[in-house]
Amino acid sequence: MLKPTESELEILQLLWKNGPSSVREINDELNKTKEVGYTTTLKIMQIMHGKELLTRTEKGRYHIYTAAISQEKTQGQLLDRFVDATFGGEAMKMVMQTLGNHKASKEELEAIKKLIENLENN
Amino acid sequence: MLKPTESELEILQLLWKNGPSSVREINDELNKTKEVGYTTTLKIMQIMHGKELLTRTEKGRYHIYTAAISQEKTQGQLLDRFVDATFGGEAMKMVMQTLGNHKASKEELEAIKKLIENLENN
DNA sequence: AATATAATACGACGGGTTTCGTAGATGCAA
DNA sequence: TTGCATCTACGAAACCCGTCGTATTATATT
Repeated sequence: MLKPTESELEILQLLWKNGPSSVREINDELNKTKEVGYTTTLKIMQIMHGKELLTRTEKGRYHIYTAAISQEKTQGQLLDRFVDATFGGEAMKMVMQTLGNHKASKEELEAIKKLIENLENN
Repeated sequence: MLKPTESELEILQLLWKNGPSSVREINDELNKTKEVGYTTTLKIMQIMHGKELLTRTEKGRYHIYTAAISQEKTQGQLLDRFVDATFGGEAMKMVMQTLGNHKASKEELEAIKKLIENLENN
C-alpha cells in the first residue's frame, strides 16, 4: 500500500473531514494555515489521483475529488510504521508517553479505561 | 529542533539500544534487516555528526559515535508531529486505535490503567 | 461573437535524502 | 618496511517532493 506524503496527508485530512471537494476548496482550506499556490495544490491532487489515493468526477468545468482510501485504514498503517520507526515497535511505550504528554478529558480517560478492561476480558 | 530522517532515525534507534558504536557495527546491524552499503551508512553518520545529532570520538584509526539527542525527547517530538499530521491532533483517538490494534500483555495494560488513575487524581 | 475569468495539464527547477564510487590515510601482519 | 585490509572523506548521481510558470481549455458575461 502507498504511503501518502506530508502534503498528501494534509489533503486527505480535509477530504475526510469535509467530504468531496474541489481543488479550490482544498486550496482555500490549506491557506488558512499556510500559504500554498493554487497550482501547487492542483498538482499534488493530480498526482494523488494518478496514485489512486483520490477519485474524481467532472462537474461542469471543474473536478470534485474524493478520498479513495479510508481514514481508519490509513491511520492504522501510518501508525504501525510510526511505532516501528520511532518506538522500535513498542506500541505500549508510545501509548504511555502519549498519555503523559497530552491533555485528556475525564471522559476520554474513562473511555480508555473501559477499552482496556474489555481487552483484559478476552 | 531538527527532525531526523528515516535513515537517521534507524541509526539513532541502534545507538540508543546498543550504546556508542562504530560505523561498522551500525552497518552490520542495519544489514540484518536490509542491504546497505558501508559508505552509505558512513555518509549518513557523518551528516548526522554535522547536524549534531551524533558526537564522536577517535579510537585508534576509527570513530565511535554516540547519540547526541535523548531518546525520550526525540520520540516525544516526533510523536507530537505524528499526532498532528495523521490524527489531526486527536491524541486520545490514536491511543485507542493503538490499544485496539496491537497486542499488549496483562502487565502493560495494568500499567496503563494505573497511569490513567494517576492522571485522574491530579 | 469577443472578452474576461477560472479551471486543468504539464514541464522544469530547487532542495533534501540516499546511494555509490573513488581517493587518501592509517594500522597491522608478514 | 612493504603490502594488505579497513577506515575516513567527499563529490556526484539518482530519486522524491514541493513549488511555480505557462500553455491550453472551458465557462460565463457583455
